[in-house]
Amino acid sequence: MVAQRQLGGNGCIDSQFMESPEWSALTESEVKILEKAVVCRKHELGDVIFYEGDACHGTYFIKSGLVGIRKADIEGDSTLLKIAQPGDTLGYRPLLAEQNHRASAEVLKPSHICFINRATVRLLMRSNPNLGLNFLKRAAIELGEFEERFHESVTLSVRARFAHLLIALQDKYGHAGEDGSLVLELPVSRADLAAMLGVRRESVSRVIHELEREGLTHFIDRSVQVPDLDSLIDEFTT
Amino acid sequence: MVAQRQLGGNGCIDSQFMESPEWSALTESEVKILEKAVVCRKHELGDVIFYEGDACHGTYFIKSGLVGIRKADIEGDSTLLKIAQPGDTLGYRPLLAEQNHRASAEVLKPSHICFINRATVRLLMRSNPNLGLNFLKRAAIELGEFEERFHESVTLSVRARFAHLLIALQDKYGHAGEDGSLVLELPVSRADLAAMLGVRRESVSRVIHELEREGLTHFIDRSVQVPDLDSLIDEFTT
DNA sequence: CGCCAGGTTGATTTCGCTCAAGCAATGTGG
DNA sequence: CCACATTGCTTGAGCGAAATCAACCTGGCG
Repeated sequence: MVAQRQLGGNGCIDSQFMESPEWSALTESEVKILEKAVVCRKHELGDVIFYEGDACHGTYFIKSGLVGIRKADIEGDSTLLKIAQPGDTLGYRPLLAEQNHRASAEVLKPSHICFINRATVRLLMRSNPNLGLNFLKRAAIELGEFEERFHESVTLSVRARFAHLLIALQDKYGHAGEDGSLVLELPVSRADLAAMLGVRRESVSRVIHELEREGLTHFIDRSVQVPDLDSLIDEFTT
Repeated sequence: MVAQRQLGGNGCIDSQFMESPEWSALTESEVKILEKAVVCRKHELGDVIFYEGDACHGTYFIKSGLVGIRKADIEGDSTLLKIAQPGDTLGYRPLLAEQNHRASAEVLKPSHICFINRATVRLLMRSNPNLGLNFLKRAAIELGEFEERFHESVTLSVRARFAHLLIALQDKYGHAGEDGSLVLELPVSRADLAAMLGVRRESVSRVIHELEREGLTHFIDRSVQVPDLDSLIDEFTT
């Protein structure tokens, strides 16, 4: 791992951190405890923050960049469980479940990441129940998302799931184009889009080709123009 | 819904309840609050406790019986997300995520179920942080299970997933047979086994037929004898 | 320049689905 | 007590979506 070490504290616990849905619960005195414990680093593309099977030593707050959470199978293929963005906290699940990591975290874009060790997280959770409740809500929402995702993976076609993925990426990576139509800036490669759906890269290629031919989308590298959002939504609601 | 109304309190909050991993956190005074609010009922096979899309009014503690959590698609096929047993608490996820129910709960075996309304759950969570932490751990564990299940559904064959399902059911429904080999008493029909994997009943039939032919399992109605556990485990680890 | 990573396209195969029939056990009403 | 639904499950034939295998294109870079 090529990572540049930095001192703890020094401004990491800033407004971005305090505005995150989980850590916003902290009081000033708790922030002081946290500032002593936190360790921040810069990570380059390709760095691995933790591996599947590793013991969980704490949580990681992403200040900037992009991190992919992957699960590999025996043949070396991997599925991309989620992509974590600035403001997200990583690794809280195994910490709270008292398990080892069950997926690995790999840097997709150069990132600035703050590590909070397990003892400190536990300490803060004990001192401030709201912190726990915030993580509880987060876990409950993510659990719902994975129940949904499991259900989709066994009931919908690749085409429908791809359409749904595009719609889901809209919130975080979409903006209005010049003519008012939706434009997405995909954060990942085709291979990783495939890994998010749990399908082969070739299948994604073919689906994109289909959607292009039918005029439902307009792909240029990693940016997608969607002329008519509704017809894309129809793909997985009918 | 054919359900027989009973009074609250009256012994529902017994040792079984207090030994559950979540509610064991409660103090005596909190139990008294709970006893006033809880409403217990008997439910017959086929009763529906709540439907997908319903607002979540509270949680359900299962004292006896068996309840299936289902998610239906447009064509009317359903997947079985989980089967809830005595000691399990149902519906905590949508309550904590502040969402509507995203699956329905259907009684698989005549059940005795205690309802705890939302306001009471919230009250207890605020007064006792450990209750929240217990649910947090539960949610974190379930989240891990669904991440795993999603990954499996897109990487493994029906055969491998079925083998894994049998192994997973071992904990709760397995016991040693006369000759020491493992015997499972499946709690659900073939159709529901299929729904747990998200495949057709026919596919399950065929896989069972295969496993029988190869001597890996011996099915008699809902009981399965497994002569060699390891060779079954090999099915999804290689 | 050659090489490699990321992506596309085509030919072929395969796994699981669809559709359809059939069977055994259980129930039900005339 | 028999005719006949109904439920749960199995089996077979054919089909189709996605995987696999393989070639090839493009642009960036040492």
